[in-house]
Amino acid sequence: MGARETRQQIVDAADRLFYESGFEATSFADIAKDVGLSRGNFYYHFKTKDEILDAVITQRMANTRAMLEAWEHAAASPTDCIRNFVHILITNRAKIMAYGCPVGTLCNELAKLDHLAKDDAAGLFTLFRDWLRRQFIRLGREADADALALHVLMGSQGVATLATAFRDEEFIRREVADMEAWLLVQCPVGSAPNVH
Amino acid sequence: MGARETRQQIVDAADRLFYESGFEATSFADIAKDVGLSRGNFYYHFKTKDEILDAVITQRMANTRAMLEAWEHAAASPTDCIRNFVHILITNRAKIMAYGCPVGTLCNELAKLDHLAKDDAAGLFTLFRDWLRRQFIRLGREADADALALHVLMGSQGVATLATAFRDEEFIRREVADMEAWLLVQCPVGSAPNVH
DNA sequence: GATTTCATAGGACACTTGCCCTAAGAAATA
DNA sequence: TATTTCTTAGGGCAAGTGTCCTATGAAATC
Repeated sequence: MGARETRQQIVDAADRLFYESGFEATSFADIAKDVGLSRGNFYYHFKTKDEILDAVITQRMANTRAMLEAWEHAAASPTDCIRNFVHILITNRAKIMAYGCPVGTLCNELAKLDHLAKDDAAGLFTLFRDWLRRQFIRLGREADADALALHVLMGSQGVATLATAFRDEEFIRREVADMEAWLLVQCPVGSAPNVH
Repeated sequence: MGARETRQQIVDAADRLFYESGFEATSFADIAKDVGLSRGNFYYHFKTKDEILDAVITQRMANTRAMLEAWEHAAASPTDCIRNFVHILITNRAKIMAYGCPVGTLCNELAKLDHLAKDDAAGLFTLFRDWLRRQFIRLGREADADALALHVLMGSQGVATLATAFRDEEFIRREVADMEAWLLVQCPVGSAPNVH
């Protein structure tokens, strides 16, 4: 097999394991076993665990960017864009109830470890933040677009954390509906939003 | 020194280290060194790491219960009670920006580890949830008191997670002010709340 | 066909992990 | 004072950690 494919397999496995078991609790051996590699071969691709973490974060950045761009090109309105974002909570409810939000939990863990990459992980949040802000600007909320973006992000994080603790699907649906209602109040349909 | 004092020192140190570094990343040796004990002596007080975790959670439960009861007895109105809760975010902003919410991050970590005690940790959330619900009932919102309680809890978790990622104190203050405004809208001052 | 590069295997490293045992000093009790 | 109980120290365990090395087939290049 080519080096690129093997490397990709490693990153994919690490991505999944870091999410499901946490970064600290996932060992080199766990990833190697998952991919079916010897430790020696593993070392050929990644010298340290931090290198894998960097690769995972880089990949998540690229995937997130692609997803957000796709939404922006596909969705009719900025409101639909934001709705799409909020709906991840329902789409991914099973994984969220089991492992929490991939971004939030990683940031939390790296903050506790005081890991060098903690700001890189927070960059994933920045990606969402900037994208959400852009949607609110398109809706004519230039003045407080960033605050609104953070507010939406905050809601998603709160829902994710409590959903994990209580494993309550009904709660997720209720809060998502709440956020959708809030969204319409922020930018009423008929109130001439300043769409670019 | 008496066994009780030593045990208490261990639990206190573990509590702090679990919060600041995480459960998985904190070793027996870390706690022992912090208290100044040999590993052998340590083993006399706690046989396993899970036993320490149980003790830490039990202590946090007791402390939380005491704090909430004190608030309830001291605060003039249920609205002030809920305000007190929300204000933890500001009071503890430095620690939250560094390590996140003690309850939320522990629940997240234990969920990923699929640890036996994950539901015990979630019990800390239940404590807040029930207490908040009681406040909303006192405010005459029997019908949706639990939903409102979860909503407040959700806000606090969202703020904590983002505050850790962005380390933005201004964001915390803004969202806390937002929650206070929301609180007044839920139960307007002059609207004859059904206080028991 | 010979030679170099690529990809892999597997062993070994120094260290740490949670866990367990025994021995001995301190303190209380008889 | 003698005896028992409480508390501590420290060594040692097997397993696992991240990291590193060398050896060996495969593949590509000359």
